[in-house]
Amino acid sequence: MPRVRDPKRTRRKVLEASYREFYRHGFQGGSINRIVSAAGITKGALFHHFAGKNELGYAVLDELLTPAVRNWWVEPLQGAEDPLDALRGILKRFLNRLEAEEPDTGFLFNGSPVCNFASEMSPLDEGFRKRLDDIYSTWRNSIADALKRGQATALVRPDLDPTAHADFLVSIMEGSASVGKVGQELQFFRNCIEVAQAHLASLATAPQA
Amino acid sequence: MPRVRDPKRTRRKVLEASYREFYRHGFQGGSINRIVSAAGITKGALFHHFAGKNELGYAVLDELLTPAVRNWWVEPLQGAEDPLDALRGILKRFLNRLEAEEPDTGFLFNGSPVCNFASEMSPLDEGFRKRLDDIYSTWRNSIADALKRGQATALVRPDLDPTAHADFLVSIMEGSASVGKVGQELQFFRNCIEVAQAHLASLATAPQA
DNA sequence: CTTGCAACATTCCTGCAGGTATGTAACGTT
DNA sequence: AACGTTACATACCTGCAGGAATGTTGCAAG
Repeated sequence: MPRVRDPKRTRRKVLEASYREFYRHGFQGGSINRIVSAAGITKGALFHHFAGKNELGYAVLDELLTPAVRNWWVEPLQGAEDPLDALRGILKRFLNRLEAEEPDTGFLFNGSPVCNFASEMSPLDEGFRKRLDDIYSTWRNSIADALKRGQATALVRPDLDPTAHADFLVSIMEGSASVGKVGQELQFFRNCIEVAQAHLASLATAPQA
Repeated sequence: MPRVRDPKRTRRKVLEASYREFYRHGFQGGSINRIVSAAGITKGALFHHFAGKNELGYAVLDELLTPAVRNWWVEPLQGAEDPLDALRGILKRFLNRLEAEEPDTGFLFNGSPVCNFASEMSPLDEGFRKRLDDIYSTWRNSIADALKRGQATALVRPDLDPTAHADFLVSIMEGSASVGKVGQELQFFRNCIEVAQAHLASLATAPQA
C-alpha cells in the first residue's frame, strides 16, 4: 500500500514526528536528529521537504496547529444557535478528551502545544510570533463573534464586552494547560473548567423570575 | 565600594544575568557564555558558584521567582481583612506595573517567567517540575486560604469552592501572560483583568436589597 | 608572615547541533 | 527507451554548547 516513493506521505511523517518532538522538548530543545530517526527517514529527506528548522516549526503551526484550533474552536461555534451552549459543549468535550488520554503524551503532561510555542518562540522570532498571533486572533475572534451573535438574539447579556470575554476565555484555556501540566492532576483541570462553566452560565441573560 | 572579592555579590550578579537570559531565550535556549559575558565575569566563576546549568536554573527559581510570587501574591493576602478587595488590589497593582514597564524587557513582551519555565521544563526535568509545583501550590493555596477566610467572615459566598476558584485565578494570570505576549498589546491585558475584576466582584455575598 | 582555602581566571575538550555537498535511484515525459 | 527531474540517502563539515582541568590570586586565621 505505501508506495516506494510518496512525497506527501513522507512530508506528513516528518511533520508529525516534528510535532511530537517539539511538543515534548520545545522548539529550541527539539532535535532534528531525533525527529529524523523517529520518523524513520534521513536528514536528506527532511531538508528536501523543509528549508530549515524554523520552516519546519512554521509548518507544524500552519499545517497542524492552526487546523486543530479551527476544528476545536471555530467550527463548533460557526453554526451554533446558542453560543453559550456551544462553548459549554466545547469545554465538556475538552475535559472528556483529557480524561481519555494516555499519560505523558497529551495535554495533562505537555500542556497546550500552541501555548508552548508561544511561550518559547514568540519573543525570539517574528515568523513564529506572526503565526501564533494569527492563531490566537482567529480563536479569540471566533468566540467574540459568537458572543455578539448571542447578544443579537438576546441570549447573551447585552452589557458585557464580547472581545474582553473572548480574551478572558482563551487565557483560561491556555493558562490552565500551562499551570496544570506542572501538577499533572486531572482535578486541577476539572476545577478550572467547572468555574469556567459557571462563569459562562453567568453571561446568559437572566430568566425573569 | 564594591570590594575586590565579594562572593555574595558575584553570585547575585550571575543569578540576575541568568534570570534575564532564561527569561528571553528560555532555559534550553539560554547560553552560559552569554550569561557570563552579560554578568561581566568568567565561566570559572560561574561554575564555582553553581554546579551546572540545571542548578543555575533551580537557583533562579528558588532565589528569585519564589520570593517574587510570595511578595506579589502571598504577603498582600496574608493579613487582608477583605480577601476580595485584596485580590482586586493585586490585579490593579499588576496592571499598573504593566503600563509602566519599558518595552521588550517585561511581562508584556516576555510573559510570566514562572509560566515560561513551567511550559518548557516541567515535562523534561523533575527538579524543575518539583520547584514549579511548589511555587504554584503556594500561590494557589494563598488564594484559596484567603477565600476561605472570606467565607468565614461572610464576605465571600459560601457556596463556591475556594480551591477551584484559586486554580481558576492562577490560570487566568498565567494564561493572559502567555497569550498576551504574542500580541504585545496592553489592551489584551486590560480586557482580561477587567473581566477578572468583575468575576471577583461576583464572588462576594450579595448585599440584600 | 606564612599558609591554606575560597574565589576567581584561563584554557582546553568533547559532543551534538543544524546544515551542506554530493551521490543515486525511482518516476513521469516525450 | 532515453532523459530530466523529483525524492530521497550518505557522508561530512563547522560552530557553539556545557563543562572539566588547571592555574592564579586575594584574604583571613594561627
